[in-house]
Amino acid sequence: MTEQSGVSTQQIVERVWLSIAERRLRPGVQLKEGQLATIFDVSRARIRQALVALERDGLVMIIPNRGAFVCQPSVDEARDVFFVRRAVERRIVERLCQSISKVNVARLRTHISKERTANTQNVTTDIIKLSGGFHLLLGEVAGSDFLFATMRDLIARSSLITAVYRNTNRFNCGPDEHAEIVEAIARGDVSTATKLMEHHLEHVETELDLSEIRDLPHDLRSALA
Amino acid sequence: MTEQSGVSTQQIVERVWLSIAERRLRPGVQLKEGQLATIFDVSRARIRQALVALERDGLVMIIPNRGAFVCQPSVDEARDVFFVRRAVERRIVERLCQSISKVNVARLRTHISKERTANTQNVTTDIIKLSGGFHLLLGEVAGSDFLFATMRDLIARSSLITAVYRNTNRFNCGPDEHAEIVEAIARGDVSTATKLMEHHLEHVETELDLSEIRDLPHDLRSALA
DNA sequence: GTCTGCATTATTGTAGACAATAATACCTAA
DNA sequence: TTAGGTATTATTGTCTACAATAATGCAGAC
Repeated sequence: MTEQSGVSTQQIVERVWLSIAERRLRPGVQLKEGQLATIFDVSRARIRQALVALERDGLVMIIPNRGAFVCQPSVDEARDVFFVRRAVERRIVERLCQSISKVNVARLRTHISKERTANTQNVTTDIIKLSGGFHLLLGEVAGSDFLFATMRDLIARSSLITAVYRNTNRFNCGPDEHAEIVEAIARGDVSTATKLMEHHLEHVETELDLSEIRDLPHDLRSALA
Repeated sequence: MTEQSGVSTQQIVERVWLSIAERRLRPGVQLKEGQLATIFDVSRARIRQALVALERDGLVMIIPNRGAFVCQPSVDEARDVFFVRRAVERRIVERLCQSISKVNVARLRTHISKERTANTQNVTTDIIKLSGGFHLLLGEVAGSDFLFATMRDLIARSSLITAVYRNTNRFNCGPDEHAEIVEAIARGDVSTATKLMEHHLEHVETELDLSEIRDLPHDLRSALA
């Protein structure tokens, strides 16, 4: 390493990811390699790696010979993300009800308490990270690395969707609903836990503005609206 | 392009993917960049891209400063892949029962006929591609690009798992079970269709040798066994 | 005879330079 | 004045060379 640059690929990914989730980077804007390389003071090669990783998470879209752009997920895609989440997370909850260790229950409860403090202190960055982190943790304690990776992918896409389509000021996915789910799991109450999870995800989805009208704009129309 | 090399990144991915699915590349073997660059007569840069893509599909594992290795999915991961598949594909079938166009039913039937001919002619390459392709097609006709991408990911991982853990000579995922599912969907028979799909996936999974004993070997132990 | 430390070799990681492509501005002609 | 074509600019794609790291082999000491 000739230069021993300060930021790793992972750090670049995190920074961009957060900027998108916080709506500082709007969908459709181009992420130019040279620009990013200057900002982060690294070579373009590393930026390219970061962009590929971001594409993998569904946050940016790479068009050959054109460049990388922040994704504008369509309404259909947004719906399908939640479609898959309902399918998967329901079964995760099911599995956890059947067998969860006390240690993991404690981990979930600890996480929720963190969510609560972040909410009361109103730290946007933490709220975003932790609310998604709860579902991520569910995947982590429920199974293998693959399940965790799957959840990671789904959460990343959900974050983008939330950033694009949310119409309220408050971030959804509050800690109270999470707490209910955890307690149902701790009791081993399968039917309640699964119902709560499905309702929770439906709740999150319905809070978004997924009216079909917003499906048209891809880059130009949104500017003209 | 100074050299205008003959093979694209995508082609490299396909070739490696097939080699893994056909068990010509065994789990654990290292895919050295220089070696592959020589074989495909392209620069290492392009090989790196291909390897990143293969990692994204869960077929190879990239260890920093070490290299890329063909994945040896653990038994737990294998189980979770089918866990997610059961969750997602059940709901896909559900959705298709509620609304599927005649055109798409025809596409599914056409695909199955292709599967049958490949099976009678016993062309291994085609059998592998088509049997996975059926599930892929289900994802395609059921929803958005995201759903298709999700299924693509799951099928790729399943292929590797099948390659690693199958103990019979025959490839599972036969066209007969597929046909039954399609006909149930065409009738709009939700309960039958979903049951068939769940049984089909369970069937595929149970045909594998997922006994816990094989969970230990990661590279060395398997050689000593 | 075996273990530890060092030198060598091989492989990956990174950067920088160059080529190709797409977008833009400008100029000319109708 | 506008349409079309051309030249320029900017951005991405690729390759090659070099640096850093990990693995390997070898030698020497205990």
